[in-house]
Amino acid sequence: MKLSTKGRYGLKAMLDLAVHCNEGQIALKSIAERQELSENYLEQLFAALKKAKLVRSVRGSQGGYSLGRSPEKITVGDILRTLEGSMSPTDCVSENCETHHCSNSDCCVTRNVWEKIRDGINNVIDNITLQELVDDYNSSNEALNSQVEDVTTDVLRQD
Amino acid sequence: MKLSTKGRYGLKAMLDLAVHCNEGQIALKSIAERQELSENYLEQLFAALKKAKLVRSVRGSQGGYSLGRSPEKITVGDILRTLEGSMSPTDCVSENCETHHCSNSDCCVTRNVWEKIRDGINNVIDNITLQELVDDYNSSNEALNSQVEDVTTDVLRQD
DNA sequence: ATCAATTCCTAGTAATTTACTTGGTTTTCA
DNA sequence: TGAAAACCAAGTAAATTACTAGGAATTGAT
Repeated sequence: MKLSTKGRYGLKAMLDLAVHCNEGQIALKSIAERQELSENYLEQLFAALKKAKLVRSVRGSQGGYSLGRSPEKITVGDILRTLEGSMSPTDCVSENCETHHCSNSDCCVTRNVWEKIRDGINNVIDNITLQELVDDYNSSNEALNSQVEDVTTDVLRQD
Repeated sequence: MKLSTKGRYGLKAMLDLAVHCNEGQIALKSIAERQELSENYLEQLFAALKKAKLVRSVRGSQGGYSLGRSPEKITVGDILRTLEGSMSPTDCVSENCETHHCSNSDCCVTRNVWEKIRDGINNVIDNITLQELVDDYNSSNEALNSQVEDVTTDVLRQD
């Protein structure tokens, strides 16, 4: 039960976009370079993200992508569901699947388990916003920078 | 992010075994028939379950499988992890993977998300025992039977 | 002693999915 | 006018999935 690269790359790319798109739009190429991902492959992911209105695009030179709405209003669940399809562990408890009732009891019992797993996953991914990830990024970057400063200070201190 | 048939069939089969193995061992063939699964395929799953000591086997005629320990001591997590491997959404937060630290902040931020999803899943599957599923099965079967009785009574009442 | 039922074991395989790449076309700013 | 970008469709190698096939070893029943 693994996420595919769509979900993994997609979340990384969306975080990168959220961190960098304060001023205007940014080109896929720069996301691809920073995140070391294939630009062509990202195109496909962004086509889906655009369709889901999670990103907006501007064509032509100096064009690029920006977030479709403010990062507080985009959840990890929005992104993963767009790229991976339903995050349910089985098709029979997917959102799009009309609740079909099965005749034998074993089925219902295990179905119940799949529903609980589904709810467990959704409860996590629908309650983390892109804004929170941006905040995490910024604070961990701060920590990293002050570490670098420390080291620099140490080095300077040596002479 | 879907379970494979290994996990799905495996849990169904283990529930079937738990429900039926009160007296002695039961043959894979009967599980396969009741659950409408390929016997040969189930063999492969049971090889793994046996290795994990979740089932015991008796060879030869009249042989079959029984639970490796009491159903209160077998969790859904035990079964799924045996058949599916780690239930983590990415390899980088799997149990077997030594916590490798990545240099760039984006990685750590998304890694954090994967960890939360992993914990959400584990929290569900490690807290459901096979015994609970057996209980669910029995009570839903009771309900089903009393429904059948009701219908029978209704039919009888009509003359 | 034999036979049927069972577990156990290895290998093969068709279909599907994944993770891309290739090679364009269209749009727009400088 | 040209470069940089989004947009689009199709192809593809590798891996994975969900089995099947075919047997060997073991054991209880007759």
